[in-house]
Amino acid sequence: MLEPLTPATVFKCLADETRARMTLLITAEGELCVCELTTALEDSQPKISRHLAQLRNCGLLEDQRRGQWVYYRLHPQLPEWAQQLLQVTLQANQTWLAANTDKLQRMRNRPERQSLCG
Amino acid sequence: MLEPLTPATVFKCLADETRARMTLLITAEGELCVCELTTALEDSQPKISRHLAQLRNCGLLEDQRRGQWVYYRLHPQLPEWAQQLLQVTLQANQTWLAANTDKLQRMRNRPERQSLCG
DNA sequence: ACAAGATATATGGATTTAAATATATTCGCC
DNA sequence: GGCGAATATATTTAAATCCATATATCTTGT
Repeated sequence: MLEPLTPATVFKCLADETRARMTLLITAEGELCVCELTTALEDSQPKISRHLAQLRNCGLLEDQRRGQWVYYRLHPQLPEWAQQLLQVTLQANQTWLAANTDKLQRMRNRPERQSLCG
Repeated sequence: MLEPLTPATVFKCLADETRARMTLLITAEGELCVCELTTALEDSQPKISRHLAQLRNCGLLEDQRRGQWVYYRLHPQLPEWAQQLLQVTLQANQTWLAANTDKLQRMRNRPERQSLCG
């Protein structure tokens, strides 16, 4: 989290189709690993990784390695207003995200995980 | 409004400090003319105009000429979620905008207007 | 009513700066 | 060694900025 999380910073982070889709997908799903995002967005792994790094550096996302997989979720210290912003955007744009959520659902060999309880 | 108002489009529009500040100021004030924005942001008139044009072309703002002045306000057909997004961001970032609202308040020879009733 | 000057805003074109993408390579864990 | 993920570098593409100029409106004087 290099610069403070001003409105302009947050908007810049989300001002790219790949990053906007990924962040909203993660907002919807709680957490996703890189391979799931790569599948859901049908994009190259390096491209997905680079955009994830940007979202992580901004302070929007947090990563966590579990075995071979790295999971991304919204940063726990993400300010309330930014969370609301994502929720509002997500709720109103489900159809825009539909193609991605579909691919995620249809994905084979999706890494398992126990439900998030803390 | 060339392309549809997707999340990525909206975020792109706001992904610049000048445009973010202007849009939030307008959200707060209802409407502002170019000279007021130029004063509030202490930026060159061409720069302000450029960014306003971009916000207008995206469909975020609408302009209206009244005499010598051109007033900008949120576009009346702006989707509900985008309005909420701006409101949430505005409420939580008043201090970030404070320098601009101050300069606006202290501005001399500010064009008069009757209150917005319809 | 008309020309001249002043103020407000928009745009054109050139330049600089930053961001996105692709390919290849490296790192980390099983 | 094999798979998932991150990074390096080079290249392309797009966006921001500056300065000059154009348009539109209002005002004043005749």
